[in-house]
Amino acid sequence: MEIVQKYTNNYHRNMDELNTLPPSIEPHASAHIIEQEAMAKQILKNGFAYEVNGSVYFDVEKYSQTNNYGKLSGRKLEDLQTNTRELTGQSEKKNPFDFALWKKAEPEHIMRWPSEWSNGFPGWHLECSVMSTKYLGDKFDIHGGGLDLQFPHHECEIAQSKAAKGEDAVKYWMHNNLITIEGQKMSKSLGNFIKLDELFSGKHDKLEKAYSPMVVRFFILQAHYRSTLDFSNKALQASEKGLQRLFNGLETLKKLKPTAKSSIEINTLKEKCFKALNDDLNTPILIAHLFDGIKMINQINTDDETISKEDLKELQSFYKLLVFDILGLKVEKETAGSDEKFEQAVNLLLNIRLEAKKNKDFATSDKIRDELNKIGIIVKDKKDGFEWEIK
RNA sequence: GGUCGCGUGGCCGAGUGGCUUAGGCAACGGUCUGCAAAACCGUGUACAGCGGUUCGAAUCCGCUCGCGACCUCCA
Repeated sequence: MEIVQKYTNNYHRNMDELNTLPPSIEPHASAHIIEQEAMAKQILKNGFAYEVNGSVYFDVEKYSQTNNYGKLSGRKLEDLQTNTRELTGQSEKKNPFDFALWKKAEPEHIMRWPSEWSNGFPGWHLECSVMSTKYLGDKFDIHGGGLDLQFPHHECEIAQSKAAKGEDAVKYWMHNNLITIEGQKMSKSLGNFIKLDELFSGKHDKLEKAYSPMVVRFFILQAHYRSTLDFSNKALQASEKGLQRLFNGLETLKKLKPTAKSSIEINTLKEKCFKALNDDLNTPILIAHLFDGIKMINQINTDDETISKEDLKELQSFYKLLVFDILGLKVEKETAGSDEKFEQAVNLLLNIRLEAKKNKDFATSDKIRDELNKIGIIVKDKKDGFEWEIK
């Protein structure tokens, strides 16, 4: 239990760092043994399962006579039949593709609960069917998961629900694809496995530097969820710069000065963005449109375009909605930046630099800028002053 | 071996019959700047290969090559 808790806590912290909304309920399979037993019983009663030696198996062949097993993953029963390998040792199952609803525990098995069939444990697939319908209702809209779970896990969930309750529990299945690294899949055996903590700290042989959680989030959003995403230092650094550009644009958006009329059209932009979201959550397209808008914002800033007061307000709330609320990005500022005294000190230095510049003492002004740069403070000259930010 | 999917410019990554210069990063030229940075303007490079369908294909079909996921009762 202690080990489980350790990894659970770690996972929660990582999700929080990535600015992922916490789930309302995080049920545990081991806390729903009774419900799982009940569902197995129901399936048995409906004639889609059979008991052998204290174990209960789902009868896929029987189920297939009236249902389409394999409809989610596009598999056919005949293919499964011919391609399932023979397992060593005797099998109690009628068919290799049958799966366990309740499994009798071997003596060495730690997890075990009493049931009318044996001391044992529920089959893997049952927990998801049971817990999802318990908390979301007999019919719910979206069931997510990684592509690797599509078969057999989700296929079996569908079969179980149908066999127990006569209808599908899930309306839409959404499967996200997997991440590859430098063209290869991430796996322990290849030694190219990177944990989130390592990514955030940069402490990994494969990493050239640390990548902040928001960079990672933005990186992932730049690919469609159904595509594989290739992970590399180059790609992450490109995302880092891109995100910076996006956030710089948002800073500019805050300070834009409206004029009487708009030379730009913001409704078209809005429509395009929502269209992308409605098209199977196409976040890369959405982000491309957002960048088009950023360009627009920068052009307004350099007086190449104009924006009215109403449009500006509209645009500001639109970007807030899209970037922060929908894409779930957030500005990661080092706490030092918000320290008032620190801020005053930097401003003081830069004012001295400004004076040096006026006196054409560029040696001094460059020195201040370069030294600040070294500490990680980026100075940007403006027409009538300066701006700075912490890298 | 079987099933399914993928292969897009230097990199990442959208697009699925004709006109998206997708977008980001990188590169090059320019504007601005004392010089930078940022920003803006402009430029190039592309659809794995071969064949087919079509007036027209990155997009449809076939084959070949390369890569991946699943097919392991591990949740």
